[in-house]
Amino acid sequence: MDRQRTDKNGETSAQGRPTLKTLAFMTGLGVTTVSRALKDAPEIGAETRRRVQLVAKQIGYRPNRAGVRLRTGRTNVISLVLNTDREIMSFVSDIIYGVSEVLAETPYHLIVTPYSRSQDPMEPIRYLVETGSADGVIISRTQPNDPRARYMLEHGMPFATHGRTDMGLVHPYHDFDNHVFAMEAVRRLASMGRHKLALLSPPPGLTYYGHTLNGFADALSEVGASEIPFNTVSIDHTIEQIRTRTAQVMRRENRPDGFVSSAAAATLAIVAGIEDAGLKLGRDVDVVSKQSSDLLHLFRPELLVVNENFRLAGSDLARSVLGWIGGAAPGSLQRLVATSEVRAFSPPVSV
Amino acid sequence: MDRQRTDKNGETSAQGRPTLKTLAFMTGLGVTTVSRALKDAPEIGAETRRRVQLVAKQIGYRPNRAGVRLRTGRTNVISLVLNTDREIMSFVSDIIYGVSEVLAETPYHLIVTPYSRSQDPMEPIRYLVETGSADGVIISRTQPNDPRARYMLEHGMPFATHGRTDMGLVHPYHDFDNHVFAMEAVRRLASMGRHKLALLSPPPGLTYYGHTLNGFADALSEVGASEIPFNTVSIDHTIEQIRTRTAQVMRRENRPDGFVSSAAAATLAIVAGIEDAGLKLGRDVDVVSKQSSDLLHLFRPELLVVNENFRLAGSDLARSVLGWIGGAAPGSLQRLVATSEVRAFSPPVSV
DNA sequence: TCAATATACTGAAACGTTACAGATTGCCAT
DNA sequence: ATGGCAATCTGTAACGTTTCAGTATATTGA
Repeated sequence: MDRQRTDKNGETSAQGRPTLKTLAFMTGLGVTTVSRALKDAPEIGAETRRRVQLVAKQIGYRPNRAGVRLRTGRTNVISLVLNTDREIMSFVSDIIYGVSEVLAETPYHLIVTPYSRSQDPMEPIRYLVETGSADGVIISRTQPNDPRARYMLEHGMPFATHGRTDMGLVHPYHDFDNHVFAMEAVRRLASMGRHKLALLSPPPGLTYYGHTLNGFADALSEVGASEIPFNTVSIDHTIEQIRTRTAQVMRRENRPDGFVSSAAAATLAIVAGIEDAGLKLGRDVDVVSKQSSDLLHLFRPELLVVNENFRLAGSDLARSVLGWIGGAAPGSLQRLVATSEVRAFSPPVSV
Repeated sequence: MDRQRTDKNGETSAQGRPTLKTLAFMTGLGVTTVSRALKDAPEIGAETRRRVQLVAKQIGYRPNRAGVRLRTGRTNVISLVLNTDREIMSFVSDIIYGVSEVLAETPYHLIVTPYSRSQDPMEPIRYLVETGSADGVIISRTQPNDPRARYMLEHGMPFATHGRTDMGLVHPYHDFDNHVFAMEAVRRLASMGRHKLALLSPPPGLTYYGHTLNGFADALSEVGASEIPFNTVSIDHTIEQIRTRTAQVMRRENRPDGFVSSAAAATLAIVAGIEDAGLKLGRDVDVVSKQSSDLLHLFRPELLVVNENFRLAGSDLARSVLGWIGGAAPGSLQRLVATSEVRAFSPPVSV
């Protein structure tokens, strides 16, 4: 009764997307020829090529991803591997936006592969490599000796890291120069007469923890300032933990007169702790903080800030992975972004 | 010279993941039997079924996604469609985390499909539907008459919206009750003696703009307060725009003594504007704001807050889409979350 | 003129999966 | 014995793509 599609796609095929077979039928060519014509293969006549491409555009042909993937193993997917409970908020969306921005111009899709606190960070990586679910991977929370990077290198999976490793292995990365950040922060505080400084560091274990610590220490000795230990908390701790810890240290006799903070949210907690102790920002103590969006100056104009652009990081990481997939040398896809200068609040123009 | 793989997978297959063929060879069964055994088909003997599943687990068999997708059309992908330049930061990451949390327990992958200001919001939707790149879609920035929802409904693509529509069409959604939020906010301000209120609304066009406005208006008349127009800005405007606009209105003779703000970042700008005008929060004016993380009280303890849980929204939306894909009635997958009460700052326990 | 060669195209096979339409076996009722 | 039937299992084809190994046809060199 039902005489829908008489031949195997091509002629009638009332519904469904066009395939190579459809194009082959329409142009009167073979499927093989169409396939090659679409990718500008040299052994296809110039006119045929143009004709095929024209028809393809006309009817809106899009290669079937599953077909390509099954045949070639290429997935046209980049995976962003994220810790679902530790990553700081704005951080993540900015990176995603940056990555998306780059991938939008390509056939690549972005998949987000999460892992939670309870899991081994290696698990998602192993999954991606073993199942071949992505052509490239972006990871963050990079460690000096990062088993994920080593594993992917061993298994030939292109990737890029947010932050450097320190294993003598070469791979693409994007990193913010936290050494310089910490140095500039200390110098600035010193120039304001602050010489007893505390550092709210990144979580120990991550590569940029070391960079930050070293920069902090180097600048301390350079300007002749001293450190007030504040290493029982890091920016991975909760707002409450940082706040109470700050209040404690500010109530001590030998309290810091300056803070360097590696994250904006943590800075809110530091300031709250300072004020809990009855002290005043700008008078008793100054704070230099990194931030990823311009909100800290709204919070307290006395804060000193350094901006880190995560959206840039995202697009950079995406470009690096694509570059590696495309055959570029991984060593040529490394970027260390310079720290912008420490900024004080400048009041809005029209008041 | 090179005698790597003697037969077509199965026996030797030195490298590569196991496939159904591998399993078939190992168990001595046919590929078809193995396939059915793995999905608990009734026409497979109980013992065979157990045996196949055991071997599959042993060698870590994972179905090839491309194979399944090509054959069945099922992609095992959920797409989250995001505006890349308008969405507020923390918002997005929380939703992604919530979605991930749910999808992690399933074979589904999460792909992020971006669109930017310059593009038609319909474009990514059309792409997803036409190319069949996802089994389900999650959208935000929902409008009362939302062409995306209508289109997906027409084309049989399961989806869930963050926020409701108002077209008489039934589909899954997750929404925060912004009507109640606005009412409670106004009531709270009124109870503090604030009777000249301004509303920083969501962007006009989105459904919850209307909900918020109505709630605001309803409560105004209930408590006998009046509105100070503040509708030249919305939470989609920049921090600077909101700030200067707030400062302007606060300098007028008939200035508001209370604000209701639909977003935390915008609230920072409102407070800054208030202070630019030389006025003081808690004395001259009070502000009730929504927030998605507990940061506003650090900013100014005088602020009154209502929490909206975007992570919950994400997991709820994911569950809804999966439910629809799984055959549940879309009408049964709608959730309106109650507004939690307006909270004032309560100082930390140990000081 | 004939073979050699380049040019432009093509069919068949394969990637891994599932659906369809059998095939084989044993068992029971007749 | 024979047909019928349920219980298990199996081969083939197809999804859309690319690659391999060709096949025609025209062009060249001697």
